[in-house]
Amino acid sequence: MPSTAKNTDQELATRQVILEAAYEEIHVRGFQAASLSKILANTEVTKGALYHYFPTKLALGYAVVDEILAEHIQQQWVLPLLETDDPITAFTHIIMQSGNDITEEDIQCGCPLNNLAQEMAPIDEGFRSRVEAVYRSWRKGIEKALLKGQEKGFVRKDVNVVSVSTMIVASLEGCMGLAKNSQSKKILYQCGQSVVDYLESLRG
Amino acid sequence: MPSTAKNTDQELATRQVILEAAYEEIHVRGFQAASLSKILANTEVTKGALYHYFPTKLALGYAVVDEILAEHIQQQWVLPLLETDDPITAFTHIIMQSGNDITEEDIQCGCPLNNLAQEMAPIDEGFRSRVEAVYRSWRKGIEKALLKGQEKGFVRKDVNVVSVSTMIVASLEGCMGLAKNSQSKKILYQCGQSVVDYLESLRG
DNA sequence: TGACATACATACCGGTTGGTATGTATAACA
DNA sequence: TGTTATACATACCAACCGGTATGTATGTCA
Repeated sequence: MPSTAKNTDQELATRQVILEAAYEEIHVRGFQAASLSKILANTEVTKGALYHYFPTKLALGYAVVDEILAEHIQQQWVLPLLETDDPITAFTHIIMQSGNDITEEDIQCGCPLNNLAQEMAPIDEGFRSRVEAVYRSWRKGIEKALLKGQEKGFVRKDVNVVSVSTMIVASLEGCMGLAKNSQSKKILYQCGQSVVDYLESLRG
Repeated sequence: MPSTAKNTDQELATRQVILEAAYEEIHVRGFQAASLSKILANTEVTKGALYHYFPTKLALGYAVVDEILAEHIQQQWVLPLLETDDPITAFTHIIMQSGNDITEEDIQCGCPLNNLAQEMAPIDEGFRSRVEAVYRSWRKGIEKALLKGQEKGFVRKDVNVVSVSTMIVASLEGCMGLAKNSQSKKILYQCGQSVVDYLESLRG
């Protein structure tokens, strides 16, 4: 990306349009199958503009992870947890809220973070490390919330917060993955309920 | 596939060579990024032979699911469960055995079934339904084993075997997915231990 | 032995891809 | 006002893809 002291609103807006169109195309098709031509066809932007802001397709993909996915996970799954002393109740709320908000299309496309992890981790280290950073901050956020919950007496003291945080993220991603292939909200709810039950079993 | 009354060993062998090379390439690259030329380059087989046995790339992919993945899940994850009255102990053995057998390469490539589910479900119904069939038989196998376990008194009677079976598959796939992106056996074990703990919580 | 189907092998093709070379309109600045 | 950098736009390209057309060696059967 070229950077001058003054980036006007218009310039940043163009970059953002490209980024969000790329995010959506990657969400549906995956990174490798996402075609730059199709991304551009969904916008009013041309290839010249794209390569002005992003040197390669790979750089565009990295920016989607760093700027869109990281932000999304933080906003939806981490910050709400850190605002309370009772992480289990808060987590249950987040899960049920997400279940209400989610559309059939979202289910069909799955979790964009998990999609990129499964597709790109074995073949591109840049993607892998960026996705890993997002996962790590997600897990660290849960750990922090669980620890605070233990201090305040809302979570059992014998719970290993590190293992459990990993397990929670794994089962959420696993749920979304199964629901995606089933194209079924029912499976998502069924599985989400089991995660909620699991969380309840940690209550102190 | 052309079918005559007599398929010689050699003919079936050629088909099998193609199928297994395709499986491996798809395991690493994903289906869409798997190149037929590269698959063939890993064998002594030519494109003529490939298109003799499989009409399209898609048909080859379907055959990988139907003939390799379905068989693998059944052998490794279902049949051992059905040979015992105590599914929780059996499941724990399977998980720990899989953890021992798995190589770093396997971790990097992830679960081939989950890979195809996440990549292809949104864009090809043929893949989706075939993968779904494998998942369904997997879940049904666990359900059956849990029910038997309830009858014999090894599993709590209040356990909803349908929800729990889905949750087990989801967390196993989620574990593998996280470990794949971390490229870390440690994460796999950590997460697998949490699944084992979860299973223990169901004991009657 | 001749006719035919099978089981490949080789050469080639149109379409799509990521990427680039070149042109241009506009704003900043000296 | 002239110069220069930015922010695009357009046209084009080599590489690779899945798929096909054609050729051939071999085994089966009447």
